[in-house]
Amino acid sequence: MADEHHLELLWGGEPPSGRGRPARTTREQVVAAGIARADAGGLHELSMRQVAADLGVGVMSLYTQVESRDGLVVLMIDRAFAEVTDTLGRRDGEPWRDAAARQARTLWDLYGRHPWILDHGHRMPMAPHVLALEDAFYTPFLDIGLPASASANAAIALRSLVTGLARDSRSEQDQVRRTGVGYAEYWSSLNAVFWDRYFDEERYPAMTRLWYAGGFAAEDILAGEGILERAVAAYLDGIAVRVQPGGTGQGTGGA
Amino acid sequence: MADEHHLELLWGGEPPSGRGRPARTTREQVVAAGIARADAGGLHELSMRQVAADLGVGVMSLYTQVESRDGLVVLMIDRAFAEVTDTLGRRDGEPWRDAAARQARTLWDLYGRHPWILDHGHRMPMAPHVLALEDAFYTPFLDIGLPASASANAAIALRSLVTGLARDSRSEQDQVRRTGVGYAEYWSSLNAVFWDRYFDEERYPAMTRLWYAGGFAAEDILAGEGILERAVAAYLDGIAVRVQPGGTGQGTGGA
DNA sequence: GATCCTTTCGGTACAGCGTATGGAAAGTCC
DNA sequence: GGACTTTCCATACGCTGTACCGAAAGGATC
Repeated sequence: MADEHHLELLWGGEPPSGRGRPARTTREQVVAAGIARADAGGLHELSMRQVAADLGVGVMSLYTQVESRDGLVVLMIDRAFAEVTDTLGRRDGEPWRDAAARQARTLWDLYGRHPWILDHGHRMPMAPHVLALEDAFYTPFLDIGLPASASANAAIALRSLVTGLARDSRSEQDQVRRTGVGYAEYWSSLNAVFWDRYFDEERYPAMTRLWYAGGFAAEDILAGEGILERAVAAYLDGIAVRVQPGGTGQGTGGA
Repeated sequence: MADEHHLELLWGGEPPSGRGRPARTTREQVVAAGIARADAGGLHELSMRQVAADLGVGVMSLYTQVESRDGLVVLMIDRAFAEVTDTLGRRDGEPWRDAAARQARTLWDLYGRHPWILDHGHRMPMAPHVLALEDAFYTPFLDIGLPASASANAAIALRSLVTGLARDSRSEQDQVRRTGVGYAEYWSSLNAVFWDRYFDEERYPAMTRLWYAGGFAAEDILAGEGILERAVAAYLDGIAVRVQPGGTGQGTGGA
């Protein structure tokens, strides 16, 4: 009923069995080739034919390793998340806020290295290393004694905040990278033509105020990473307010 | 250099000129048909041939109205955002936090009605009614005297938070709707099979704690809208902390 | 009314996609 | 040396977006 999650593919670790014609290619190689393609040109330039060509292999041979294109993408995501699995855990003596902020930053950087993850249409797959990251995100909030459902909510929201911000900012950098135009150049020229050809200052008063106050300067918004740190800090402040007044821990309830 | 933004399509209001063979179809009709298709089956079931068939029109005739499939999607997004343009503005006497929270909730509901917006690969288009929403999001933060770049950051982060949360939660509801299985049923069966076939409690200690504490009960996480309100409230608390201590307004600087 | 001009219509065609099918090939095991 | 098992991959099918271009349908002009 629900095997669009590729659970067997992700979790079933069947050994190769030894018999029969040996495969010219391992699953890891296929996944790595897919990641290379996606890193270079985004998810929509990842075609089975291209990956097969990169590996010097027939197209249909890939399907002995990955079951479908969607399955390949899911495996690629798992592989990408594996890059950070070991660095996520909360360290000895690390304050919970530092841990949460560091994890957020780690995820942000991961999206920076593999922006195509953000183009994945569905929810993040239930993959081993994706779960590892989610588990790490829950930890700081559980440790400060937030109730279970509040911890879950807080962690999910933090993750969504990072993901949403990454989508908003990275996608433009992608566009820049594809067209080869420099970021400042691209941004200013686009804004210039847009601003004095179409923009109606009376229709968008807030943006107009921001524009003249310099709030849209490229280095303030997307180019710098400041937006992530600021947003995460604000969100964690909100969580801190919620946990401090009640004491150190207000009855987690649960193992 | 940059006409993948469809600026002409979105902002250029050329009148139909009168002469020549009259069109059998208006742009609004095409966009409406596209929205109907996408509402029913998601963006990946939106094909030009389908839309044309729905309108009883040849496929290529659509291209006199929309320039490309991507242009159609962009117009559909603009049209969807137009649904809420009039309800966004801050009301008389409305506290800034209420305004921001209401706007966030409005966007959330919009995503609920048209989940396919979240499947759009690129950044939100520079469309009239999308800008209207962005403008509204900036307003509360500007009004409390946050500096220009901080206002921009805060509004973008709030928007990204809503978008990220919507993507995380809605996509699963989508899946449920497509397969026709009830939500609770689907979730519990998936979790049951996953939990006791693959899950390793030692590998994911935080999730294990949450699981046994009931933090993953469906009604607490995705099904309820509580997660949005909680996350937005926490984030706005963080912003409030940031503006209160400095006084009522700490020198916006700008028009 | 006939002609020209402008615009839209839409059939055909093409390149690309994911992948089902199934015979050939290449190993291990008895 | 069969028998068996597994992989390889050429071919084919249906689907996609859309370039091309002659045909059609209206207004404008004579």
